[in-house]
Amino acid sequence: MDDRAFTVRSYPRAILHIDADAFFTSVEQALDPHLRGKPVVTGQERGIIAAASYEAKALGVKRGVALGDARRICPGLIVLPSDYESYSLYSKRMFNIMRQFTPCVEEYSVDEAFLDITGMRRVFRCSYEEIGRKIQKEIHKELGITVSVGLSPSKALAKLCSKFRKPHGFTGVPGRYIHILLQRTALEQVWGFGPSTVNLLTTYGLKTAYDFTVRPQAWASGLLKKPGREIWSELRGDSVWPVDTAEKATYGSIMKSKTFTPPSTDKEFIFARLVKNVESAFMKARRYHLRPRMLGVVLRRQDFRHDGLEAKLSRATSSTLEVMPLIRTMFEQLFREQREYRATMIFLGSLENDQTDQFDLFEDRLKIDALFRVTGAIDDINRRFGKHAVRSGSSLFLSHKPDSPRDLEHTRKQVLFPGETPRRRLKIPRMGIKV
DNA sequence: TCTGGGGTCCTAGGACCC
DNA sequence: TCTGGGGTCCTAGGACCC
Repeated sequence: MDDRAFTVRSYPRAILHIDADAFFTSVEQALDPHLRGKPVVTGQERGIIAAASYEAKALGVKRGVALGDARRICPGLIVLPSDYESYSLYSKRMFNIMRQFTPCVEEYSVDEAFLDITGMRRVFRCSYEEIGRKIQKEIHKELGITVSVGLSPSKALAKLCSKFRKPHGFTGVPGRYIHILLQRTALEQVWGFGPSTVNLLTTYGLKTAYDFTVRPQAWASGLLKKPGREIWSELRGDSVWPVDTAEKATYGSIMKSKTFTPPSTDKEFIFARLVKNVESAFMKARRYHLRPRMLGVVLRRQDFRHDGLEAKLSRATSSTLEVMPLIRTMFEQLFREQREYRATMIFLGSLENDQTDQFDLFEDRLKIDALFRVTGAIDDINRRFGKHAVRSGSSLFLSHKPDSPRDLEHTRKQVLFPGETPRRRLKIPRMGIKV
């Protein structure tokens, strides 16, 4: 048999990007008719605007603005707490509607998806544009929210298209008109070009996405490596980022942080906040059967700088109790009296799967098992009665003393953030098991 | 874009091994 | 003490995304 008989010619792809308009507030307005047509924002719990309805935006209320300021700008403003459960429910329903048209749906974020509808014209006996508009209509009819749709030969282009007309817009740009779209697209609007890349490209005299794509690919590749090479192709309509339908089943890292207002200098208050973050981070890890081998603790200062420490564990663990003495020690190293802090953060990295259970021969297996039973019981109670129904009393760990010197074998590094340089290297005792 | 709360991927360079 | 050449793995940190 001749293999060539099965060779498929590669067609340009037809990619849709579907982006919900002001998603959080649209869901609120869909759920409560009284809110429709009114300036609505969410984010009450944070003190800043997380999302604003188009009515609010029209009055000058933008994302990120402090609530107090927003109320001053717009006296009739309706402020709601974020209701993530409803949003993710609507999100699921939205994706399910899309899947009635094609199984090739990538849930890119809670309010965005990419669809590869290449070849679907025959199935629906209509143009790609009509398919996009049908999906848009169906979502509006079923959920009462509007979406903006972009259609083009690649993900990067489709994403530009969906932003082109908003809200409730449709923009399709076929191959022969790509250059017009690119000429109207500033560098910073390109998906994957952040501030530092835009800065760099500007020094070469580039202003628009078009300017970038008329350079040779080797130039883009040499300057920006793989991302630059790929963006260059995508923008020219040559799809190199496939629509990825795989469900996200795991995490590479888990992070929990919480800002408190006003900022505080109260040591035990701040530590209690940290403990709360640690508990929810580990709860999440356990839910996904993951165990970190690395911990990061960060205190965010009032001036928005951060102090952070990182610790590598001698063994991965999913037990909050087990890790708490180490957390306390790290906190002690970071905390400075009289310094004002505005947030704490815990980072779990080097996550391992629970199945790959490897206990050190010298570890006390029985104690570890006991810890897991305690932790499991706490999770059960929390599941039934709310997230922080049972918490480890942070005062329990106040009396922790560093382990003996022979345990001082793991060097620690400071967690660095962009723009900072190392100031000190620290040694942290490895965690001991104390029940 | 004056600052919320999550995440991911990529690369250079060092460690370590023949 | 200096010199070869090559490979792989891991990590830190940058940059980006919503």
